[in-house]
Amino acid sequence: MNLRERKKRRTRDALLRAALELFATRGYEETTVDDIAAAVDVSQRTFFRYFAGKEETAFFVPRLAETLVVEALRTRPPDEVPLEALRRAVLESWDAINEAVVELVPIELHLRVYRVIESTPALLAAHLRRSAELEEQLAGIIAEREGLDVDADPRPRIVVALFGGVIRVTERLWSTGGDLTLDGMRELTTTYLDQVGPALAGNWRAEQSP
Amino acid sequence: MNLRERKKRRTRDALLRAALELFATRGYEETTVDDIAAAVDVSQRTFFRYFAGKEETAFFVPRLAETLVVEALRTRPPDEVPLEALRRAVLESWDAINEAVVELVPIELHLRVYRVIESTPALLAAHLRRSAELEEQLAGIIAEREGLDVDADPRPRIVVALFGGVIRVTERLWSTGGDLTLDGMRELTTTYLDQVGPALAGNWRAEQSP
DNA sequence: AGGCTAATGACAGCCACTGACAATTGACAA
DNA sequence: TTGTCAATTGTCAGTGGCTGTCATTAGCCT
Repeated sequence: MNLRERKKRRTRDALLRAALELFATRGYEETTVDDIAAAVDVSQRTFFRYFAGKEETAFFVPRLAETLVVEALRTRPPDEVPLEALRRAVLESWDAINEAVVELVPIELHLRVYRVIESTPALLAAHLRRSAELEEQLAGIIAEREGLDVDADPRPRIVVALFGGVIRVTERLWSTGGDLTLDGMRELTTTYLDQVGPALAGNWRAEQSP
Repeated sequence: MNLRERKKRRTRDALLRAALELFATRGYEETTVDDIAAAVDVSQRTFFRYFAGKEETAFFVPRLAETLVVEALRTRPPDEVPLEALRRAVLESWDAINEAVVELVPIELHLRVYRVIESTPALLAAHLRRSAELEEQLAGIIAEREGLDVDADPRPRIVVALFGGVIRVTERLWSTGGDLTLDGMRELTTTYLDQVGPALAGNWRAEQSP
């Protein structure tokens, strides 16, 4: 990698970190693109040559994570049942995610940004849309594993939708809760996934009384 | 309702219809607020006095629908099991929705706008965020019906998340498919909801072979 | 060293949206 | 009916995100 490319990567990383740092401290809406550019001492125009928009900086790390989850699902043993494959793919990709993220951004900063995403309407909306796209991908992989046509058989999209729903509920709880560790997330996720059966089961009240 | 109020409602309705008409024909991104204001012959500033933003016009009808669904769930007989209550609330509120919408906007226009929402990234994102908020409300109602604390017991949020996932998959299929009738939607929804059990069931492949 | 190409900055402009102030128009009492 | 008050609207100016254009700079390669 020659000087030119090294310089480019340095500028991009600097912009990324400056942006996330500002988002985490000052808030997303309160940070202007000019602020970010100024923090790295480049022109605003240059910022837009590295990122398609302010939003893209906020989702740089999540995008990485998604890639790894997709990859993890693709390499799951084909004998696993769909829900099981999804569960394990997610749970086991977190270590890889963690590793990849640290290269780019202090993990603690990412966590703070994650809370900003969940609490900023514009970012939450973008996050949900991205999740929907991820789910579409995952459904495709599941269908392939099972030898099905995604458009003919509704089950792949349904499981993934169910799974995604649980993940999102979990994410929100985790991001607003106190325990911001990886293991905390893992634990929450397994607990919640185990609730899918009971939640669908007919009468909750009947189960409560002995 | 005096002249002043009548005039206001007329302006708002005109803006709303003009906006939706433009979105449906020209596309959302391609229509500017100035276009909408010009179509009704008011200033751009006036548009923003009636709607918080361009987006709000696109979601005016969906907002109405959401209100009616929430209401429908609230009046469901308390002996129904959660998933059943949700299903019936949604299926049975469509008539009421249909009725309320026609007052405001030709139903055919609404359907065209709905497709624009699903196919415009910015609007899809907003739509998903609104859905998440709706789900939070529904979870609260379910918890109340069952005498539970939403934050202590995960099941209300889980069922609603599952349910919402299925609805969204259905919506997308419906909006891109050919049959844009109410009954088509109803039928698709019931079919898909009936797939939740099978989709969660362990081994799809085993079930396929006799 | 010098020409080539990619990266950057400076500038102008579009669009969504907001605050401020003045002009207009309906409401209501005298 | 008219005059006053309050609500509605238009105009203007400004901010922030984002894009196109063009000249300048800086690394690359022979």
